[in-house]
Amino acid sequence: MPELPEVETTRRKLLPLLRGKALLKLLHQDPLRYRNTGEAEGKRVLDLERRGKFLLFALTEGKEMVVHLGMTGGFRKEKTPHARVEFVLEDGHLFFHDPRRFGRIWVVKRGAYGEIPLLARLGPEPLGAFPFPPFYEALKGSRKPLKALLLEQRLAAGVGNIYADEALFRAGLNPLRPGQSLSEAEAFRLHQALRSVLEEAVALGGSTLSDKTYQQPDGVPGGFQARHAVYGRKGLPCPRCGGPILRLRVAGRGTHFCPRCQA
DNA sequence: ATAGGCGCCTGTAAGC
DNA sequence: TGCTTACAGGCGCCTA
Repeated sequence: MPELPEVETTRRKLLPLLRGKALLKLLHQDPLRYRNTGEAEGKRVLDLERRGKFLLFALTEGKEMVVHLGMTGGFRKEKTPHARVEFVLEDGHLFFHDPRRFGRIWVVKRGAYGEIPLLARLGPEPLGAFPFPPFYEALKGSRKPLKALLLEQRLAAGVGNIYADEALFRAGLNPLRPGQSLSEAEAFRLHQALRSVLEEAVALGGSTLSDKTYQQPDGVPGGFQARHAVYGRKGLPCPRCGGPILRLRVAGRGTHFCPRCQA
C-alpha cells in the first residue's frame, strides 16, 4: 500500500513529467471521490510536493490539487482496466489507476484544507524536521498501543501498516506496548527507527508487494520489500533470532512482529 | 478521551 | 471443479 516511501517515489517520478505542463482535462465519472476537478482544468503544474501520504500539486491561478492514493491508487502512463481518472495533458495522457477506489482527489484554493481534515492535522514529516521532545511527549500522553499510535499520522506523517511494523521491529518494541509505557531511551529508538526505515525505503523506491498493487508510472517496482524483516512474514524466521514471526490484529490491522526480539 | 468495530471497495486466496 | 467466504487495509464514522 502506498505509504510515505511509495508516495515520495511517485512524487519524484511524476514531477519531471508534469512540471510546467497544462492539465487540459480531468475525465472521470465520480464527482464525489474526485472533487472539483473542473477547477484544475486549464491550469499548469508549478510544483509537486508531499505531506505524509498526500501529493500536493501546486497549480497556477492559486489552485492546488491534492491526491491521496488510498490503498491501491497510483499513476500510470497507460490506460488500465481500473483507470478511474484520465488526465489530458498538452503532450499526452496520465491515468489515475485505483482498483479499490479508496483514493481521493480534491482541488482547492492553495492551502485551504478545510475539507481534508486529516491533511490539516498531520503530524511532522519524519524525514524532515522531526524533533524528539514532542514525539516523546505524545507517546507519554497515550495509553494506546504503539501500532495504533503510529497509524494515526500524528506522531509522524506518512507511516502505514508496513512501515509501522518494520519500525517497531527495528526499535525492538512490541506493537501492543502502550505509548505511555516507553522509557525515553525506548522512545528514542522508535524515533530513530522510523527515520532509518523510511529513509532506506525511499532510497530503494518503496515496497512493491507480490500482488503488484503498487507500481510507479513507469512500471519500475520498488526494492524495499526484500528488506522486510516482519511484514508479510508470518511463520517465517526472524532475521535477528530465527524464531517465527507472529501475526495479530492490532487496531484492526494485520500486525507482524517477533515476540522474542520485540519486548 | 479512548478503543473497538464497521463500511467503503475489489481482486485474490482459502475453505467447503 | 466450482462455489462461497474471508481477507487485505487507509481512513471516516459510529458507538459504548
